[in-house]
Amino acid sequence: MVTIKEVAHIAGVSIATVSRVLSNSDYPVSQRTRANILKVAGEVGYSPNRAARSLRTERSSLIGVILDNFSSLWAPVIVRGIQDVLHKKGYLTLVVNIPWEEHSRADVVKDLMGHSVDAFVFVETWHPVRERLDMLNNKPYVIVHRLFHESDPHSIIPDETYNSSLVVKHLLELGHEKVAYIAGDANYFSSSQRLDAYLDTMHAAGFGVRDGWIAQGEWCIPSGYQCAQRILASDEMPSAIVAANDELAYGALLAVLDAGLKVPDDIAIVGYDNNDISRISNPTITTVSLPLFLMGQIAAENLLCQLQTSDRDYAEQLIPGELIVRQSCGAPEGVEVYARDFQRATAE
Amino acid sequence: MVTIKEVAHIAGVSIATVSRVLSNSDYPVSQRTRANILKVAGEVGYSPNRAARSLRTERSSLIGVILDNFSSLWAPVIVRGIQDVLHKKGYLTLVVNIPWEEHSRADVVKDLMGHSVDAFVFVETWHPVRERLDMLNNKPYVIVHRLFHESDPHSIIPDETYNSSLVVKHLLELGHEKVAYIAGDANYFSSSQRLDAYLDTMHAAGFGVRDGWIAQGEWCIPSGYQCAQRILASDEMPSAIVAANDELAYGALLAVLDAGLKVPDDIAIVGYDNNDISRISNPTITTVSLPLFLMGQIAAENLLCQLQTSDRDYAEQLIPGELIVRQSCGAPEGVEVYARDFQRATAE
DNA sequence: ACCTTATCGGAAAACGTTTACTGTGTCAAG
DNA sequence: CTTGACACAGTAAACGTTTTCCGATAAGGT
Repeated sequence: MVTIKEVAHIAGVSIATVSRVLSNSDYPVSQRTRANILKVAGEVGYSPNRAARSLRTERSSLIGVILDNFSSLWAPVIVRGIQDVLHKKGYLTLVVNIPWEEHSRADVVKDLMGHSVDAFVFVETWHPVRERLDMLNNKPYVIVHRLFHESDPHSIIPDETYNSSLVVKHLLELGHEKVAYIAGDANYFSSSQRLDAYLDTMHAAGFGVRDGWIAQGEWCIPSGYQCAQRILASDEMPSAIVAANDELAYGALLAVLDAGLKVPDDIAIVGYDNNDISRISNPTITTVSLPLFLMGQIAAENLLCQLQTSDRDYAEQLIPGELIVRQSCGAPEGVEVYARDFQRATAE
Repeated sequence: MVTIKEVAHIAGVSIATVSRVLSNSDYPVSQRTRANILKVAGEVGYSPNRAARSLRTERSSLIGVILDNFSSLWAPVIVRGIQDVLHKKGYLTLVVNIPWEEHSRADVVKDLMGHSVDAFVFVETWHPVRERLDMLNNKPYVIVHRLFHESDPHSIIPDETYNSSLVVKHLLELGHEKVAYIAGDANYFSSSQRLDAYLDTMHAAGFGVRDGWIAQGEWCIPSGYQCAQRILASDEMPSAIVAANDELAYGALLAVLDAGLKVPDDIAIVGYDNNDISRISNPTITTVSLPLFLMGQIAAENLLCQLQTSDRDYAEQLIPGELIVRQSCGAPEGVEVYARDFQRATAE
């Protein structure tokens, strides 16, 4: 590897000058020497030794990204959003996946500190423990998470309330008045947030909600199936079912079809998450897409901001989602071209 | 940050001794001092400065992972496999996603070289260009990829031929003799590999293949739909369709259902990839799962091996997949519990 | 002519490690 | 006893940067 020393030698200047030019400091260097150094550096293919630089400056151009569950559908998208912004600014990311159960969670932060990362991003389904946050000794950090239960000024989270009201309002606009709800796992704060948003929106519109119309589910397809069956068995059949996520919605869809009913003609169904399921099911399911990529980008921007200003006071940010209109509730469809129709259209 | 100096001071020894103990070199250090140093280091929470170490040793404990398309379903799984092995050995990964079109691909390698990564993993859909491989100046590297068209000794790739014959044999065992095939995009080497494997397996079993039974598709659902329609229109109807991937299989499934036929009763369908689609469709689709996590692990092991022995000669490795038996071809199902049945079972 | 100021460049210290080299002291073989 | 070998610990150089401090030159104001 070619060092700064060689560049200095060839250019006939001291290493100090080379450093000043190449790390574009604002130290005054004449145009001539600057141009010459740049030329030489380019010719010999000089690339600064990051370790040495890091040792000296205590900055590494490395950002630690700590994940809870890299296998989830969201995480990789968020990470790409983060990287999209950071790479352009010359930062690289150290992505570490630590399952929630593992004891070594604190060690990971320590490890990353050893690599002297400049900042941290936590992408987690649960709120990062205080203990770990304390180990950061004032380095910038941001938390991107879906299912928080404790507010933190450095958080970037989806606006569950807004999103949930989005789908309910959509149904109301389509003329539905009897809307049932399948809730997610009660342990999750987001479950109650979404449920509350549903209730509030219904009440605000002046519609009541029957007891039999609310079923407590568990985020998965089988649970959606069971919950829908219970709802279908209630005294008064609803005309629409809101599911707390797409898995539940898909389960509900299967139950409704198995009951000999038609979707959306007899019962409309909406989901939440914009999973692949909702895109592929038959009929496709209207849902809410979370702007995960954007959330990653915002997290990164936020971090860059903190890195520049050394101002660590950031307000929690709620990010709104977007309604994805598909076939499952009979509305005229959105811009997206759906697999099934597309096939039929092009197959002619 | 607490440095080696402080540890040495507190333990009452020289920094050399501390270094020897903490970087567990095989230099002789008495049990007493060793234990003492370890104790002190633990108490003060010492964690070595990687930049300094890296500067001195020219090793960084960092592995560069270069991705083609992080958004794909495979990439994150492979990455997790890689990390699973590497993290345990104290390595961290620098994951960089560079879309194929971008001009800065070569820069990425240079960038990572600047961070003095110890080795490279390329996770790519296309073969990494020679040019980039040359920039590695003899650092260990491994290529994990799906769709190669040029052999490389450092490659870890799925055994397309074996996998493809797996599904065909499965159908033959179930008594099918008239088996049609929907191929993937002809640009991909894997398309022809899979197609050839199908043809070979059929011929080896003594069964002929009609012209109308082979359709050239394009990896996506609509294409599967069209291809299946063409196959259904052939003079002699096949009793089974092999699709080159799950998207095509799903498209074919929809076409067959739309034609008023039953799956698997009238026509059996198999896919390839074990996508979410095949798990969720109705009926669920028998397919081949690629051991992506394992491939990542193998890649990492391979790398560790190279790092230790400085032996850079590694043979290309073909990794066999696994048949996932589901509903779409009428066989008794495998161990997996399928969403739909599970719902029915637990819904009682 | 002299002083002040701005502009530019260099010398050298420092960052925290690892490691080659240089002792010590102990112990066994001669 | 001497000699060599061995086990252990310390000294100091080196890795490639950045940056503080200082000096030199030139320009401008009196």
